[in-house]
Amino acid sequence: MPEGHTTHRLARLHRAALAGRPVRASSPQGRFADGAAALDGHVLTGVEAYGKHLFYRWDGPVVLHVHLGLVGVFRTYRGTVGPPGDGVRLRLAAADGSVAFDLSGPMRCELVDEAGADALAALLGPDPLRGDADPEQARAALGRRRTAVGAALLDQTVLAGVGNVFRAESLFVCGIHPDRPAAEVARDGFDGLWRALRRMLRQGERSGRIVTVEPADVGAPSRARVPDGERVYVYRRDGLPCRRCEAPVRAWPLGGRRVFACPGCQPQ
DNA sequence: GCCGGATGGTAAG
DNA sequence: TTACCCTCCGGCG
Repeated sequence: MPEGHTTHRLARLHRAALAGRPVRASSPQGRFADGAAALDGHVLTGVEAYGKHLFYRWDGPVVLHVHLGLVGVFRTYRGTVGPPGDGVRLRLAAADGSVAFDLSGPMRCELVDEAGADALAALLGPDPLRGDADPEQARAALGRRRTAVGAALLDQTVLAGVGNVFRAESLFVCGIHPDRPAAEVARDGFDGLWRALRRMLRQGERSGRIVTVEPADVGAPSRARVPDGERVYVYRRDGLPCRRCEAPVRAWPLGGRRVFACPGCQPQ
């Protein structure tokens, strides 16, 4: 689930459901018992996403920092809210019991102060989903890299919020081979890449799913091993024919994770 | 039922 | 580079 579109969507949903009122916080699993106790009963004043990080601010100096990591997930319960499962690290719920958000498996769930939150944000490059993002900063960072563009896109200090799905999909729609030098792409392909990423991330934020294929390409072969309802061009489609040119999609390790590309649509 | 990978990141070697 | 953490789920018996 969790690339930048997920965190921004969660920030929006949690803000709308909980902000401005006292929140009940608990840690059924126990690993965040002290933090939950410190937050319980306080008024949530705002929720902000920055890349893959979430920051919850309260009527006090403390900030809740959440990073979902690979397997972290928030589950939403509305109406009748039952007791949380044993694995729930943190439940945030409305005091009247009408809505609850259960967090399990996060990489980080901790309380920090404002300076700590600033320090975390300072390590991040521009986030295409944020209004304050300066794409020129990302272009400059990309231009300084001596790695492949596919590796640079996963570096959160270059761009914040891009993960393995959006890396593969954005490079595909831009016709850029993942192995091309980052500096080269910063020079001649950056504008299109930034626009593609912003468009894809926005779509994911609004719908809660990753759908990157254009209607014209929908009829092509599917059966990709991606979550239900998601539809992509190359991510995890290695060995399957490209939706546009029928060439078999290839996969190889790049930047510590498998990258996917079409040899026909993304010439080296 | 068990195993392995997964939209991520860190820290040790 | 590799090991490891977190939880869930599909594939394989």
